[in-house]
Amino acid sequence: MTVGRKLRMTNQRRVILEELKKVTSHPTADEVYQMVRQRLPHISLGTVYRNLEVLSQCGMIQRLALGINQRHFDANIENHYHIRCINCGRLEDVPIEPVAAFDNVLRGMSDYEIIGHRLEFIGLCPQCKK
Amino acid sequence: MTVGRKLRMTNQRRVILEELKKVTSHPTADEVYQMVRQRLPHISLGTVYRNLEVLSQCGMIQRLALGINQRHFDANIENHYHIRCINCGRLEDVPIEPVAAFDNVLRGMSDYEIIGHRLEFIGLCPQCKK
DNA sequence: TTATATGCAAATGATTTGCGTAGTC
DNA sequence: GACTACGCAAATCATTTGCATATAA
Repeated sequence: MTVGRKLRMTNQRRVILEELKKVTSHPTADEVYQMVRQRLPHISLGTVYRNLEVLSQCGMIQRLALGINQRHFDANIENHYHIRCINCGRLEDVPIEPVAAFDNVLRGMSDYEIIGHRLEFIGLCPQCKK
Repeated sequence: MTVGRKLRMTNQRRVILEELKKVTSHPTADEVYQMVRQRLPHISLGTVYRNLEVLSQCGMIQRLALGINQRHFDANIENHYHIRCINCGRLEDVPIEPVAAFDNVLRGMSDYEIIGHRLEFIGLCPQCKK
């Protein structure tokens, strides 16, 4: 839907990119808005959203947590891995045993108390492969 | 905040749990609502949300995609792993090299076209450890 | 010049919450 | 009987979108 569009480097877009490059945290759209607003007090939140979208679509930044903002529930309380279709959002189990040893790799390297991990593959489901 | 509450097994709660156990898909709250509504036509969406919350808090089901419904953005477009604080939601990088070989494990085991994976550790950040 | 981008405000979609009543223990 | 849960509707929070105007190329 945004394919083949000619992008312009506006002041707002440049500043958003610059500010995002300054930090190693992973700000939310609203946090980016707060950062950018110090340099461009009249920028709107909508512009920030639109630019974050455009910039991640052309690969200049990445959007974490995928495009999905609906939560999914599972009666299977065993830890298990999932695969999500990047096109339709379908979420399925993956027949790979969770590797508990990962957690230990991180223990001792991090100040966090490690509780576990989630591994999610990203791909195209059979239907969306075309 | 929901600690020490006495839970009651209401009809609605039982049906929600039963329906969720019937499927191996990972329905959203609204999908659970549609499923349950066939047996309990007068149940409200709010009740479904409340019960999914309660059931996942006491470990009878799990909530995927964590409790976070805000997207995060990152100017670092290299694939890298993250750790999220389960208490405050903080999201940070993890100093572990991504293991591209994972993707190959799944190739050939799955009908999906594998594009990549995301690994997110879950833990308690230094501040929240207490 | 002209299509893309902006600012603003309203719309949307998911989830949460307040409140008065119903049902479980 | 006391306290948890329910149904309903309104509220909230993040995100998206319509529209008239501004601006990069």
